[in-house]
Formats: sequence, structure tokens, C-alpha cells
Amino acid sequence: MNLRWLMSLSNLQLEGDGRIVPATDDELMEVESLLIDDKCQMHIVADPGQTVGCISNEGSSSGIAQLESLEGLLQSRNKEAGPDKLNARLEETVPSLAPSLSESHFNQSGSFGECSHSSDKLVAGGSTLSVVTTKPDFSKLKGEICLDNLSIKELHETFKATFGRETTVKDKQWLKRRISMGLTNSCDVSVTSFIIKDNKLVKKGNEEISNCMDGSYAEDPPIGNRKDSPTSLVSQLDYHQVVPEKIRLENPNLDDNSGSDDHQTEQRAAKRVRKPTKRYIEELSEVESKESNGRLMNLAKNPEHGLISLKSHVRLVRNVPLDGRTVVTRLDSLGGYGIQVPCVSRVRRSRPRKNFMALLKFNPSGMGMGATLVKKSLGDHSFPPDDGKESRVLKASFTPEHVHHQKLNPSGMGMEATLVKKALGDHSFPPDDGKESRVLKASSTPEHVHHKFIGVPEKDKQFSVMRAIGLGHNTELKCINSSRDSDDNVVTVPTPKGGIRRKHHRAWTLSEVTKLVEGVSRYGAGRWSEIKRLAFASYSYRTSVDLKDKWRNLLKASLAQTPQDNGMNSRKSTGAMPIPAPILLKVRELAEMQAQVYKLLITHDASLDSSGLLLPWGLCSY
DNA sequence: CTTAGGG
DNA sequence: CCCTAAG
Repeated sequence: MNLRWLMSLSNLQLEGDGRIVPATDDELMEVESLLIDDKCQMHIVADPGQTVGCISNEGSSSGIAQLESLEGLLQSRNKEAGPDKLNARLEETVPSLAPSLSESHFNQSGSFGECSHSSDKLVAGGSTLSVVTTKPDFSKLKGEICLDNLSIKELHETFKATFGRETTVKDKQWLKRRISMGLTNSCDVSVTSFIIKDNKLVKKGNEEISNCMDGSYAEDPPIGNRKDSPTSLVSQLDYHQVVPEKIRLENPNLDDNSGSDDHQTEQRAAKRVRKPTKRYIEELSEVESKESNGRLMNLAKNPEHGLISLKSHVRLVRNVPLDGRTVVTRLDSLGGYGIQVPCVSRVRRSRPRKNFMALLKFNPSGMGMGATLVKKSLGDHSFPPDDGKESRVLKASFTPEHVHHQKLNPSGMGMEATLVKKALGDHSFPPDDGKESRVLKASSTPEHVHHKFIGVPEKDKQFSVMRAIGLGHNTELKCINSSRDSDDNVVTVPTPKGGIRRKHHRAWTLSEVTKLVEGVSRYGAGRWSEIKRLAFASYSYRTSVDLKDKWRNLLKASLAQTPQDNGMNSRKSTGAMPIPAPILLKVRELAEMQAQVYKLLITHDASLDSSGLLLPWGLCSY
């Protein structure tokens, strides 16, 4: 169900972009290879030492988005093609196609995101989709080849024979590495001499090519959890490049490389590596510099031996584009090339962590109060505690930097900010979005701080100047009004005691409670969305969850009260309207009835279907 | 998104 | 009320 939900979402996105609907698989392949090729060229052209970030400009981001859509499509289409079909395609061609593809994917993922031009180009020209790529002609490679002895031109030819495409790269080293990788279908570029027999590659000295499966991958440094390590990108590359697709599919979590030698299976390894998602790109700007630094440092302390390390010579490059977002990339020495790779500390496909939201607590009295989990002060809302301490909770989004630099002001007055609970370290958020949209959606541009207080009473005007404590000049702090900023005094709620509290909480009125009870009686407890829709249509601020919560509280109250109908009430009469006993009674009744009904449903399940409203408890009136 | 349940 | 898991 979840999947369907997500699917529907992504479908929408796809459909939104009409251009991206390739017709045939072959076209897809072509497009794909062009895509890849294009990207290759791009970062080849780039100066190894250069630190240009291209993610920032709008054009490119949209380009990337489209590009992503396209590739997502490509991917799914490829999947549809199925192993057999794919395999068949491969067998038409020469065995070395697999290495070729693999190599390309390698490039693709490694360099993703840095070239707006490529994506723009792709998007712009349907016409440019005519492919320059020819099929790899492995047969041209015969006998002994020693890359070290080849001229640039020869290298170019070898390159073409290997990959089926031209290259303009003049860099011998690069060419050698590429060819080497392509030929061996591995990341082992230490070998530059090859002997080709019958279209089959044999290392010099007649040593069989072993596809680096056994050695190199295993030699990956044990840096914590692979998936969480900053090298995950690279690791995944290795992984995807090495482990046959079939095995990966069957064992998503497969973390060893017990791949088979099956050649057939091997070819399927040509499956493309999953491209970083859009979210991934977005997160580039949210990478915690601290963490990255730490991890990278750590990484640097684990120098590689054995195969040429893909992770060596790593350093951080920070780009601060115009829009103020900080893009951290890693200048990765990839095969001797300075390739700028987005520096990601972990690959997380789930929902963005909320590290960077903070709870801002506004204290009406001007005294700083512990601003930590405000929620803890929230109690049973059947009888809302009139604690006066409850403060309006605002959420603000920060860039990671600011969060890191943020200090709580111990004596802070007016406002304090703290990180949301679990802000750090919880990486297991469910899929994208969530309720956060309810509150935060509207505000994504951190640039402007708009202080907008709605319904702030006179008494509080003095506090309407926000003071961000310990945040830098660049502090991008945003106040978000709660969703219900429409009608009444929203953010603040006057207290009978004369105090004023800003709170999220909206006290339940008697009529609301009544409605709820009635709703439950009609539709049954649990049909919260129904009740919400039918009975609370006009109460935009009550969500189905609210209803459920309230019902729970009512239930609790009703059960707690009835046994001994005395004493304990007084304490709760603090400030909130007590729920009239009759209503509580009804609640309990309903609860009991529904419990009974449940039994009925189990035995005579037919009794309910068409006549839900006619059931006895449905006739209750209020 | 909706429900259920814990916090 | 918030959050999360699960469907």
C-alpha cells in the first residue's frame, strides 16, 4: 500500500514532464548511452583541480530533475526488459559490452550532478539524441596490448574498440585507466597489459581475469556501516559493478561478494547503478560539514592498499553558490582524475531528517525556560492543564551549519531554540514528506526571515521581535505559523487566569466533543477520517488524528471517572471545561457497545454491512 | 494517506 | 498534540 502511494506520487511527477517518454527499449538504450557519454565528456573536460559546482543554478537543477525522471524511466524500462531480454541484447553484441556499460555507469554515478550542461543539452535537444556511439568492436583488439606503449591515437582506438565510442580525451593516464577498467570490467587499473584471445581477455602471463571480485572489493576498508559511510557512493559502485545483478536482486542486503563465476550472470552486472535521487541532490546542500569532515578524515586514515584506491586523496571542496546554499563536494581522485563527487556521508533514501528544524519556544513572560521537549509538558487534553507554561511551539528550519553553530542561550529570554528531539542520529525516517508539510511546507527559502505573528495580543507585542540566539548573521530562521492562521486567535490563547499562552493546542469545545461522540456513535470508533470528513468538515484544525486522540482521552476520562464519581474531579477543574458527565457516560457506553459490536461482527458479519447507521447505537442523539 | 498506539 | 509504524 505504501508502495502504491509512493508510486502514485512519482507517477504524477513523471507525467508532468511530457517530453520524457521514449518509445522503444532501443531508443532508451541509445538515450542512455548518450546520456552517459555526455556526462563522461563533461567531467573529462573539467580541470581536475577545478572546484566548480553546478548544482546551484536553477536551470541545471531543473535539468537534473528531468534527467532524473528520464533515467528513472530508463531504469524501470530496463527492468521490464527482464534478464532474458537484456541478456539477449548483450549476446548480440560482443562480450565486452558489459564492461563497457559498467564502466559508463561508473562514470555516471561518480560524476553525477556536476554538469548542468549535459543535462541541459539532453533536455534541450531531442535532435541531439542521434547517437554517435557505435558498437564496441572487440575484435579489433587482438593479441597483446600494452597500454603503456600506445600513443594517444592508439589509445583512442583501443578506447573505441572497448567502449564503442569516441573519446577526445588526451590524457593518456585517463585513457589507460578507462580502457583497463573497461577491459577487465573491474576497478583494477594496475594492469596495463592485456592479451586478447578469441574475444576473451586474458591478463598478461595468461592469468585469467578474475574481475576483481575476490580481491578489491573485499579490501574495502571497514569503515563502519557501509551504507552509512561517506564512501558509500564509491562502495556502492564497487558493489554494483561487481556483484551480479541477479544476486543483488535476490539479496538486497547482500553485502559480501560471493558472486558466481557464471558468465551469463556476469553480464547482467551491466545493469546501471542507481543514480542518486533528487533528494540526494538536495541533500548535498544539507550535508553536515562537521560530519563529513570527520568521516572523511577518518577515511583518510584508512589508506588503501591493493587496488588503486578510489577513495584516496579526498578532500572537501565547498562551493558557496549565489543562492547561499552550501554545496559540499568531495574532490575525489578517481583513477588519477580529479573528479568532483558530491560528498555524501550516507545514502539515505528515506525522508529527509529533521535535524535542522528546531523548536522555538516563545516564552511570554520573557523568562527563559528550558526549551527542550515542550511536548513533555503537554498532558491529557481532555482537561487541558492550565499550566500557563505551555508555549507556542514554532518550527524553524536551519541549514546544517547553523544548527551546528547554534548555541543555546542559557539565560535566553524571549526565545530559545533547541533541536527537535531525535534530531540527530535518527536516520530512519519514513518515506518522504509527512506531516511536516502541514507546518513547514510553505517555507523552504531560508533567506528571508519573516516574522509574522498572527493574533499576538497587545501584551506580547513586546516579544514580537525575535532574537535568534547564538546564530550567525546568516542565520536563516523562519517562523512558521501553524496551519490554522485563518480565522481566530491562532497562535496565542488567552488563559482564564489572565496569562497568555501560545499554544498549538486548541481546546476542545463542548460542541466539538459532542460532535465527536456523535460521530463515533454513527460511524464507529476508528473511522476517524469518516468522522472528520462528515462531522468535522468545517473544523479544519481538527485532523482525524486529533479526533482519535480526543476520543481516546474521552474514553480514558469516562472510565476514570465513573467508578467513583467523586473527588478527583476537583483537581482537573483547573481551567478547562470539564466534560459533562452525561457525555462521558455516553462515551463509555459507546465504547462498550462497539466492543460488543465487534463480537457481533465476528459472528454475524452480515448484520452490519448495509445498515451501519441503523445499528442501535447509531440512534443515539445529542 | 489512514489507523493505531506510544510519548 | 507529536511521532512513528504499519497498512
